[in-house]
Amino acid sequence: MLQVAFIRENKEDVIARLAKRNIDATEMINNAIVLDEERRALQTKLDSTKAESNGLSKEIGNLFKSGEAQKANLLKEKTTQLKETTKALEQELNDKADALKELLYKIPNVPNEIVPSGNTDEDNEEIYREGDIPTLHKGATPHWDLIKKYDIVDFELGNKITGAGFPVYKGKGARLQRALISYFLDKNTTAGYTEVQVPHLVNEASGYGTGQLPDKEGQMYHVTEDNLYLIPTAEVPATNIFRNTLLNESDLPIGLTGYTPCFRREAGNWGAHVRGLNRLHQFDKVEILRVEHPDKSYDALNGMVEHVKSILKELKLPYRILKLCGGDLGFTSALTYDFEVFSTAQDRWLEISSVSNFETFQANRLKLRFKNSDGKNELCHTLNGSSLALPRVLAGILENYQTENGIKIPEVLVPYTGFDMIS
RNA sequence: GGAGAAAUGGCAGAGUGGUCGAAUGCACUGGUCUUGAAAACCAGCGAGGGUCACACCUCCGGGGGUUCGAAUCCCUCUUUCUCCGCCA
Repeated sequence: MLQVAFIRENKEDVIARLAKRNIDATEMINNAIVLDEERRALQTKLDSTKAESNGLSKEIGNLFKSGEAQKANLLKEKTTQLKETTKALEQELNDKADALKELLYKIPNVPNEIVPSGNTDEDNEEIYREGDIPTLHKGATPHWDLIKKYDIVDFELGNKITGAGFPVYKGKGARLQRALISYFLDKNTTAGYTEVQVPHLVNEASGYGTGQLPDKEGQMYHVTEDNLYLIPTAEVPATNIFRNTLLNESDLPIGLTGYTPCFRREAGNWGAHVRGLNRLHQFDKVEILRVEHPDKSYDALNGMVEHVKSILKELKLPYRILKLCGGDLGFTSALTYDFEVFSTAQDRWLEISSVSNFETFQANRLKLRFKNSDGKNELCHTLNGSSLALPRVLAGILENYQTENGIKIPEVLVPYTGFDMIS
């Protein structure tokens, strides 16, 4: 959520930068400013009314104390009128504040200056590419055939137990999955991230805190009985660790990493290109998250990008990095880099990581602040990224490491799997 | 699930109808001292709104009520702790 004061002071700039998302925010921004002005006017009016009755109450107290009960009773009558005025103003003020908040919830984050304009993922800007695309042997196949051939992931079973998009990993498939999780967590903790295990269900306040609610309500599984949501990413519980928190400047930066399953309804997203492990309702992901001083968040973002690069380099997977264009940028993000691994047998790129700086957008909703050197409370910047999303890494490994004799295991993973070949 | 207790500033913890935005300690900031640091001492120090700045308003878990006046009394919800029951 953007801060009203920021909108008020940077109106033209905010509109101009939101235009990169291909939205004309002029009306929303103007409305927000007007609502805020009206809200403040009401507040002032209410304040002075209350000041008046506070003064009277004090006077009444003094009169009673000095035994002038009659005078006091006279003043009491005066307060009745004020009470009514107060009540009416309070109601008006609440309505106004709610309307403003509702509007602010609808305004996405302001893209960073360097975000390219564009409409769809086709307009994203490739900024980096690394790794050789392997020449596959004759008869090489996409991963959905490979998992069947080697019996390591079973969609039929998942169908039986739950439904489409909930696969069962078996044998070496399950072991490889676990190896990847351990390897990622080890890489992240070595890089200074503190490992956390967080709840897989979150309450409504947490959903609002990171921006999944009210915007992306339909994307999460909702347990209505208890009004809890299954997490679509560890970002939600992990970031909400810091909801309503005031940090010391010396506490920054904070880096966390955590593994969780992720649940996504993907309503309306089911169609082409979702074969095999490409898109699931439940998948595993290791996440990294940072809380940063505003001056350092973009350095931190670059650091996260370098970190993810180092993992992919070790896995020896061909990948590229995209800077997302305005049209493809997530609601809460100011700048996002997507990592895509090349799925050789499918001849297409698969997104495996998304690294974003949210600046103060989440922190404002979360009330995540730090006491700066002037003693003032200032909003932190939050960032997060995947390191990495499991199924597509798995798909990438299966397809790129396939040989006629089976699937080779990337060298760095062998200590974790205990085997170097799936055959 | 049953019985009881509790929820106060960044943290800990006093405060039971007006003079309480709230004692005290820790943390934090500035200063004295020191070559420097630590310790000690002195001073400052909750948050949000509002204002050019003051004034002023709000906030003692959430919501509602009583009262001229509520951290304090009442109702309700939530959470935590203790004891009992159940249980991975």
